[in-house]
Amino acid sequence: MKILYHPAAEEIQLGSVLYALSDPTRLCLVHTIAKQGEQSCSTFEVPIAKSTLSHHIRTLREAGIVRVRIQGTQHFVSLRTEDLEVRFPNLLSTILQAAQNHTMTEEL
Amino acid sequence: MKILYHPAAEEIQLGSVLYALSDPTRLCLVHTIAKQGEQSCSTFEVPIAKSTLSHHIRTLREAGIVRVRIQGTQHFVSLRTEDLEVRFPNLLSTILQAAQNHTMTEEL
DNA sequence: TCTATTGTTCGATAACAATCGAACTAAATG
DNA sequence: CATTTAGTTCGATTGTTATCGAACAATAGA
Repeated sequence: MKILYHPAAEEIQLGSVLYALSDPTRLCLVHTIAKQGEQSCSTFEVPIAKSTLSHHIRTLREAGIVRVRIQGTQHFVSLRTEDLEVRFPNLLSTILQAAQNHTMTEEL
Repeated sequence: MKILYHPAAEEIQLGSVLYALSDPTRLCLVHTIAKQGEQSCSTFEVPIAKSTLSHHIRTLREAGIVRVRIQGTQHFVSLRTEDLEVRFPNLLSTILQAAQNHTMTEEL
């Protein structure tokens, strides 16, 4: 079984987090997870190839934004809310609030 | 005299803001302006060519993060704190707080 | 008017990123 | 064991970006 790399909470870099969330597709994924909780990759409703989705999930994981848990053939993705809160207080919630009010109501 | 494009407050895009701030050089510039207030481009102490600095300032300006005011031969750069606060409450301060505690004390 | 000063723009380069489809891997299930 | 399901990885393509130096533009000052 594959072991997936996750940065430790204290290794999470601000630049990587901001970069990961600057992509509309990834922000949409994060927004969806924030609303609906942990879910497997196959349940995301985004109009992209599965290899591209895999790439985006990986970017989010390596940035420290999501945790990926393997169960059978499925990969369950959840937000690292507490880790991010400790490292960068209010950052995630503030960005999600901003996304809620603007980005998500217009595009994607 | 050149007229510089600035997006209106309500046109500022979250993705563009996050992207602009994900670059370490640009985050450093914004952090400096936040600490020291408006200043001209020539006062930034960053180890890059002036054409590169010009490019970064432009990226920040077009993202809606800074306002550039021309006075003589100098370009004075300031944060669009209020505009950003209205559009994305707490976003800038939260990111700057995160940068203060981590990024800026380690690198650059 | 000549010369600094300040910054932009241009052209080139090198690195990186988003995207896709095809091939692959691993687990569950018939 | 064969098949389906769920994702990853690879190779290719296309586009973007960070960087530099050189040339340019505009203003201020001698």
